[in-house]
Amino acid sequence: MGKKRGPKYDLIIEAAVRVIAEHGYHQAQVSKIAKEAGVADGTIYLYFKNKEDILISLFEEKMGRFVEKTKEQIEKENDPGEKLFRLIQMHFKQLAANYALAVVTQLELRQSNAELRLKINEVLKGYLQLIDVVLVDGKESGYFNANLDNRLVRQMIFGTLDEVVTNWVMKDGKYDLVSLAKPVQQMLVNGLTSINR
Amino acid sequence: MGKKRGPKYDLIIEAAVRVIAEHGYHQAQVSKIAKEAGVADGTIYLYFKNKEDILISLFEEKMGRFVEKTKEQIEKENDPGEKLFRLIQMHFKQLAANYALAVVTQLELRQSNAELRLKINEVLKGYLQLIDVVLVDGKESGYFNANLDNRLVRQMIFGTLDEVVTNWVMKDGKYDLVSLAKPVQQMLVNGLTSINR
Amino acid sequence: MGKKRGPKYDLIIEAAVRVIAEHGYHQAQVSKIAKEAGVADGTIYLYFKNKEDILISLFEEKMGRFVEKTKEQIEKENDPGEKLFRLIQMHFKQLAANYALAVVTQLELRQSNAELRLKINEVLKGYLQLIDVVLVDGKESGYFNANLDNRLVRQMIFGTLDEVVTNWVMKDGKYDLVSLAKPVQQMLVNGLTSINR
Amino acid sequence: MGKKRGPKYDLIIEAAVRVIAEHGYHQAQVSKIAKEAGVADGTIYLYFKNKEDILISLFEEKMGRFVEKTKEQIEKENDPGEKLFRLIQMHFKQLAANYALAVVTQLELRQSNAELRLKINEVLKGYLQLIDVVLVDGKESGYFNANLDNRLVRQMIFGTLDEVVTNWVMKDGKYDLVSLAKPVQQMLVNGLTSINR
DNA sequence: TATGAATGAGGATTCATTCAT
DNA sequence: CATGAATGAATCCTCATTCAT
Repeated sequence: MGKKRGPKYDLIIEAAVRVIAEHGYHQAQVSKIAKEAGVADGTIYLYFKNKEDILISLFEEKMGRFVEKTKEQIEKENDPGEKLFRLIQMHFKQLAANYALAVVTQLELRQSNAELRLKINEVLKGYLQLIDVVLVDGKESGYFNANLDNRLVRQMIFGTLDEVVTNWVMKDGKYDLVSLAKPVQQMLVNGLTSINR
Repeated sequence: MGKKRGPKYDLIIEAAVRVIAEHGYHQAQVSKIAKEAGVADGTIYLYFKNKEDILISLFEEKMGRFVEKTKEQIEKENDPGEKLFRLIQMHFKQLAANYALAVVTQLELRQSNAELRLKINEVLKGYLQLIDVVLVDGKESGYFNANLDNRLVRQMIFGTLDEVVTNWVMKDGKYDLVSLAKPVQQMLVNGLTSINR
Repeated sequence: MGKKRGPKYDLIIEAAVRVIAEHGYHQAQVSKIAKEAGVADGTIYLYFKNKEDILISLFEEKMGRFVEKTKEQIEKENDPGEKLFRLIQMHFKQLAANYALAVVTQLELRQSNAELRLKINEVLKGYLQLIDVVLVDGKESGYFNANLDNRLVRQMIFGTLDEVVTNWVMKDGKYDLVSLAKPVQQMLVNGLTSINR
Repeated sequence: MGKKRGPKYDLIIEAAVRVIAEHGYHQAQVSKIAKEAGVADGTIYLYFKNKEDILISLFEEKMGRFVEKTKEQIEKENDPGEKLFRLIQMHFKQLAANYALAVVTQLELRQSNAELRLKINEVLKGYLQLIDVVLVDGKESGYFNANLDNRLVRQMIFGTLDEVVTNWVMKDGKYDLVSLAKPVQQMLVNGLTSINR
């Protein structure tokens, strides 16, 4: 790829996360990110095509590692229910471990324009495929209902996790997010129905 | 002085929906909205305090009616499962019936700044309470699992519906949204599990 | 003249004085003056050509009466020194008696554009002629120095009185302005020099 | 961060003087000043906080030098009468030498809002203190009348000079201002009285 | 590579004035 | 005479990006 990596590349991305988390998307000027990274404004443009490219790269970097780590954990499990639990747990764990990043992905980056969010969605596909694998495996093993529409399931799982994390961020991370992994997994697996229906 | 209602008030809100849907949030200049509404720029300010006030009012108007109509339909049903179905159906129906509005609520309005989104969240509470009522009633009747965490359920339902609609909008509304109401309801009620587990 | 006098004419002028004194020149919108006068915005334009016309008329009305009253007092005196004293005393007295008007003439109206101030200067000429009469009489009687340049004297007298009143207004009228008439008169007559020079 | 001086700083201030003198205070748009200075609009904001800051800086720069030069001249003289003469002469000389600046200080800048004029008054204090020094010295030496009220004298001197210059500006600088220094000084020192009183 | 001074396009809002009623 | 809803022109400032050094 054409990316110029290097120490300053990472420096700038980390600076962007901090600046956006602290000041918000619309107050995250390139000059502010440059200052936070300890480089000149112009230097940014030696590593990134434009401002949007910083944000996409940020998302790619973070989400790439996010997916990778989640995948590792899932592969340790055989049971579909456990795989789903790991996925949820990793989702919550990684964002809980980096509150600033959570603020950026759940709140701030959503203020970006439609075009940027389209590109962000591209990056998200890697994560959605992870969900798909868990789902298809679970269907094949007879654990998950084979009649379910894959796309809808994906939307339910991602929509739920996303909403849970967003609410947690909006409550300033005041409660324990990771401990919600189990009840959320059970809710997704069993649905709303009472056992004795 | 309170809201100045009147024919032009509605005219401006409808114009705002169309302009934002077509040109996007950041390209929805007041002058463009005024032109679309067929009034002078200054006339906007006889009915709205400022640009943000147009957007909040838009959301209040639309969401107010949205909640109202959904409530009516829910009350027609007795069965908790049917109530949930009606809620989902109305959610999809109303947004499918007004694609421009769906674009605005699912994509464009989310680009607004923190302050505006805070006010939007206030308005959303009315809808979340509707979900709560369905849930609590269903728990009392023994239809829904009484052990479920209300907050998490609310987040699963809203997160799922929101994600389903957003995906539909991002696919340019090319497929039938309303027909997804039933499978989504079943998925939420029964979860991912296979029947014979 | 084309002036439409009438009860509302005066009402509007008095309202303008109050509004300008309270809110300042740049916050004295036509609609605010109309509201203060208890008439509709449009009604203003039945009595005045435009906003500028209100201000000029205000100045004409007030200054006309100002000059008239001052003239009356001057004519009561024979001694040039006393005439000058009366002029100064009346200048201070009339503005001290109407603090709002003083604020308007000394501070607010000066913020008007060059064109308006030119017209205001026209109105001021009547007052300057009054000074001239006192001066010329005093020269003829041998009381004032016949070698003095009339224009410069006029500027010294008016400049001094104006500056004294402006300073008084900027100190919120906290001290007694009228009692300054005598020392100011003596200072103008005798100058800065010590008696034993 | 303090003032960013530099060649462009002066360029912009000089451009502001020319633009305001030619087009008037309210027609002196930032873009017009930038164009006159030969810089981009945005460059203005590298040197000045906002438009008001240009005007205050203009006044500070010009008045600072004005006071400084006047002070130098005054200190060359010993006689109080001569000191006063120098002060008046410098006042007239410096404004006569820069007609555009005279227009700006005597007419245009007075249209500024209350806040700006307050700051301008702060700057003026330096000049008034100069007058005070001349006055107090003259009193001590027995040249000036020790019974005079300092504040009133200051107002007479400043009011007179200001009025003389303003009249000169309003007559488009058509006559010689500097030659008025002597008669004005004599008038201030001797007052209106005839010698043989 | 790195710098940072310079660029310049773009938009919400106010308010004097009009005119149909 | 009186109303007041409607008009629409006009401007300061920000900030992503460039380029001479």
